[in-house]
Amino acid sequence: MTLKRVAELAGVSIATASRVLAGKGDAHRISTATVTAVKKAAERIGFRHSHLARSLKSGQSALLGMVVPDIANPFFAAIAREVALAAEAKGYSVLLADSREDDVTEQRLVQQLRDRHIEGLVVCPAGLTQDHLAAAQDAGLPLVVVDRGFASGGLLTVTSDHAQGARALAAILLKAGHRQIGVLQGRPGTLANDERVAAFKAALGDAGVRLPASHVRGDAFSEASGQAAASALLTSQPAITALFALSNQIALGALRAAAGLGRVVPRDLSLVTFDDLPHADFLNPPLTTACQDVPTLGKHAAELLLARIAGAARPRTRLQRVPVTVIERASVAPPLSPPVTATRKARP
Amino acid sequence: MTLKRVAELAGVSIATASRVLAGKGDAHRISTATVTAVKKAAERIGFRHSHLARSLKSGQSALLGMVVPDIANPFFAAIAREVALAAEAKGYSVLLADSREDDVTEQRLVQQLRDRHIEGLVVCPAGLTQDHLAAAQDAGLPLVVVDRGFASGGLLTVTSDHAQGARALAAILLKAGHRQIGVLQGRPGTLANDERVAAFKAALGDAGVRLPASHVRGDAFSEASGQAAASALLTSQPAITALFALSNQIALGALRAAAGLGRVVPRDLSLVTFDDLPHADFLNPPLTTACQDVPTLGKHAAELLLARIAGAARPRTRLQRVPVTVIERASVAPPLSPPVTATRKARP
DNA sequence: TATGCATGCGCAAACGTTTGCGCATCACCA
DNA sequence: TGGTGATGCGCAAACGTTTGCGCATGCATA
Repeated sequence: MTLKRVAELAGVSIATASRVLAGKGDAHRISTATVTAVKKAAERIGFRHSHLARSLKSGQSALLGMVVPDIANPFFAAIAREVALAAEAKGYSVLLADSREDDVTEQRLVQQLRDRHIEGLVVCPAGLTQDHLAAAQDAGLPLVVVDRGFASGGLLTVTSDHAQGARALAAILLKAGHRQIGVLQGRPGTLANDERVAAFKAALGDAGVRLPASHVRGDAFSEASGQAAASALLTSQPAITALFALSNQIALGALRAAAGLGRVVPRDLSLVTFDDLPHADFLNPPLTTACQDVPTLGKHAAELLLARIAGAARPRTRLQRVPVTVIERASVAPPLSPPVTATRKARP
Repeated sequence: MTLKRVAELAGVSIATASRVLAGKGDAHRISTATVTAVKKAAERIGFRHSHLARSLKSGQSALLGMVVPDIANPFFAAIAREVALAAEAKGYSVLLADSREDDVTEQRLVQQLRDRHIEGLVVCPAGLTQDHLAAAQDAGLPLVVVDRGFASGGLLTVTSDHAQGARALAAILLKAGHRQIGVLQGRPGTLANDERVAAFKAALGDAGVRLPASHVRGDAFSEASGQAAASALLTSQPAITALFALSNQIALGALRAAAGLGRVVPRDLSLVTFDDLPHADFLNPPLTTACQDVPTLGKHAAELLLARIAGAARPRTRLQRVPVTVIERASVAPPLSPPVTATRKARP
């Protein structure tokens, strides 16, 4: 199954076989007879190029790296899908790595991928550190970060228009009459989190509604964090009538917390969130959400990366924004007045 | 960044540098002084082995292939996650490919992965053909198929205990009093589909309830197929009081169809399904389901594959079963009697 | 002074390609 | 007959490793 065997079978040199199979027969004035002989020989033994040897020689691996915090999360899975599809269309294969939301693991994985001679990398960073990514980029590796990005630094990033979504959600809550509003945030320090919180706060501020720091809770984009934060917030600040959950996972956690506290959404508590769930319309209650365009996010990132690999210049704008779509469902209602007091469950 | 440079810097031969960096210093009686010199040199220029060259020489790529019909589907994503994690733990990387539920694409992808010298492959087949997989296995490629498998043939398969789940779901419907039951199947010919349908039918039969062929509809594990099948079935057989959807996607389609026909679940129509949705308990209605243990499915497959690569013998049983857990929720109620007539929507 | 045996390391082939350069062969023209 | 220009193809190096074999050197033993 090597070129050598093909060459022997066709009675030509390895060089000739290589050129024929690379379709460079004409350019090298190989006779038609030889060309067909080689092709026939290759066909006969089912010859397939060794990608390994080819890569070693050419320096091009036709490999893309992709690292996500959790591939089982439909959000990242959807991004991975677009990357895989785009890659395959251009003859690339993709190496998938799951960082388990851990910075250190991510660094290791990135290094591992670089050792594999990937030609480009798309990454959804798990943490707040971008040094390993900057280093990779400085070393000449085309790289684009998706979704979670960094406020500063030079990393090319495609992410949603968080501010737009947050402002729209704020407007919805304000319009419904809410004035005591809580925020269940994700991981502070991440671009997505900070932009959403800032824009939300600003939008409230514009309407003369304050968002005290004590009304912002949570520390991760996870269901557990959402539940804990919502529980704590609703218990300590029972006057709160509406919650902004920064992700679908967080929203689910909030739903559980609300259920635990005996508050019915949306009657006793309004809830808006970022990120759509696959079948949010069948959720109970259906959530009003700023829905990110995940496929576009992934597609855009993949295309950007492929273009850079192909030699395209860096786009002018470091942060590429993808619009979000706000979908109003049934999780927002006017606040009860006077605000209900949270029913506390006494533990026996 | 090559061994050569390290060797030059340390003033030794490439061979010595290679042996030191491979940790074979002792075995080859390299002096401590040389060892440290080499290590220092490697450190200094940040040397990293070229996986490419190493693979070419050794014939081991430390690469696993994985092909799924749709990585954006949480089900496959969860499997992919386990494979990625298990692979990484053993120093393997995984090449991800998405077949878009297309047989032909899958064949191409498998070939592509083989060209990359993968050492093992886990695949969720998209279609009914297993020739390309059998060929790969015959060529000596360790291979395990997950979830969707084949009733015959020699492919090592890890899949759920479909029959167990289907029987349990049948029992639930029967116990609730249903006698007119419809089945929304997935892709006929696939192991999962056929086993579920057969076991379900058998369980009904044991209770003296017939399942005529006309009550079995659908042709794919997709929401679209589910909706179309449910719509057709409920329209043509309005006496049906309960539906068995063969997957979560199909169930969602059924929900939409029921909504379109004005039938309320579970009052006017009971629904049970296979596969859990990530947050099925917040679904409206919460679905009674035979929940597959997806992580175990993936983990088991990955471990089996890795073991085979490491030289372990084929397990005795070709079809490895993972138990399913039946979760009763609120989508099943006793049938209305007399059975409601489906409200038909006249299209203007 | 030979012989033997550790000790410490290097030579070079091999993995399967790609590719720059050059060498035959032949027809044709002067 | 000698020169010229196509035409058709092969040699061998290179990509970065790993590894079997063998070669020095030094020291102890006979």
